Amino acid sequence: MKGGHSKAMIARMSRYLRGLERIMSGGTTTINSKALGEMLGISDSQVRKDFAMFNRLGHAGIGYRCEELAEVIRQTLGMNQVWSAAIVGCGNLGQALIGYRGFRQRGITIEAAFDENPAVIGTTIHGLTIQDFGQFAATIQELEIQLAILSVPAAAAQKTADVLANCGILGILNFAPVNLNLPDSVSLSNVDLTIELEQLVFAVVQKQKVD
Amino acid sequence: MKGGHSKAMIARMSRYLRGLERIMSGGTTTINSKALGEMLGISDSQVRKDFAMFNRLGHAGIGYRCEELAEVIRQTLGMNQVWSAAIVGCGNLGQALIGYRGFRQRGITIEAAFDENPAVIGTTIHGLTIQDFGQFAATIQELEIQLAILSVPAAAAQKTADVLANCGILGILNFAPVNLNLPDSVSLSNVDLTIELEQLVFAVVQKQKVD
DNA sequence: TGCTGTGAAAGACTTCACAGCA
DNA sequence: TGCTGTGAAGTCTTTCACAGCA
Repeated sequence: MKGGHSKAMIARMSRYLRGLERIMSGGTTTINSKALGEMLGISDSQVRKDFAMFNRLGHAGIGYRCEELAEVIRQTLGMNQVWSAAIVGCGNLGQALIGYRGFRQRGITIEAAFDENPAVIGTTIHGLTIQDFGQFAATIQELEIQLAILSVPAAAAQKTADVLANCGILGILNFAPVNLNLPDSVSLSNVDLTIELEQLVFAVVQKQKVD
Repeated sequence: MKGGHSKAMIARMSRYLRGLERIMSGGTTTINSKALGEMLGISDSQVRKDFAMFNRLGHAGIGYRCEELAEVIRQTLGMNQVWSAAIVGCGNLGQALIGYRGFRQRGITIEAAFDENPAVIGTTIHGLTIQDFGQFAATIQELEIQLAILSVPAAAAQKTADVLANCGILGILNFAPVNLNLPDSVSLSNVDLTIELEQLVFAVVQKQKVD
């Protein structure tokens, strides 16, 4: 392996992996950079550059062997092992994420869910009983949970994230629309639905201006 | 106004806007590039470069007037008007998005929701009754809906998106983990929760390697 | 003096174009 | 011949550094 791993490149790796799994489920065993790129909206040279980090995995005249390629991508991403996550904040979005199938399909299991609101503590959603956030430290230690999915209101996000960090969580997927400050020991990935929607609105407005 | 509008820059504009609204609600009326940047995790020079597209809005020695700045950002993003959206696909995630407050706070209202599953059609979620997807064309025309939030299973996404495009939808926020092909007339923004979580896992694994 | 606006430099990312292998 | 791997070129983005204004 060689070369740098930019954020954009890692995002493409996820997409390659999903594309590969899809075509493999259809029985295909090899694919070339052009076909894989077209399927995902990525240029063929970009595909080859990305795979250059795997030493000479491709086969001139043939392309890449799907299973082999998928395996090294899984390894690169760290998806060749099982990960356990907890949902923190069980409002609308949190409850939906408990039942979200995409995570489990990728080897990430939601093992626990927490909230502070007595009205939802004790409720069972998709087979998981929501616990009092006060039990967070004990539960994640017992179940060896590494990741937290943070879907609390923006105002509570930093304070809650501080607790997660203190409890030894390794990574936080943050849905709150705020910039979290965390110690270096904790990784952070942000999803901001409003930003995505505003980007869409911007694109729509730009298109209208051209006409 | 001048300069290009990259995707990354537009995403930052959303963040500036939210930061500004937050500090204004605390009574602050002016802010400089350094303070705004620190609040959002963006460098001060980046902030100034981004605002360079607004002709000389800043005031040397003082900074930017918050309300004035927020207003031009809203205009740039197209958020100085109200937008109507429909949820298409009312599974877990779709139902959560119907109730998501962040959209409404930003002037984007969810006016209708659709599904194909007879078991959910007719159900009322957060005050909105889920309609048969067959009524999509009629409803969006009647309610003048411009945007669609697509949260159907991956296998159905392209086919559903084709219908949305044919009905004259201007933009689609796609949650399905597939690369959609759409006519140029339709704008597209993708949210892929699995990619975000995999990026987080990658970051965690990288951090462990260093230690 | 404090801060903006902005050229110039640096850096990151993508595409091009083609040598070379099976 | 068909396709990979990869330097080189091109493009896009960010940071630096400082002149100039209030």
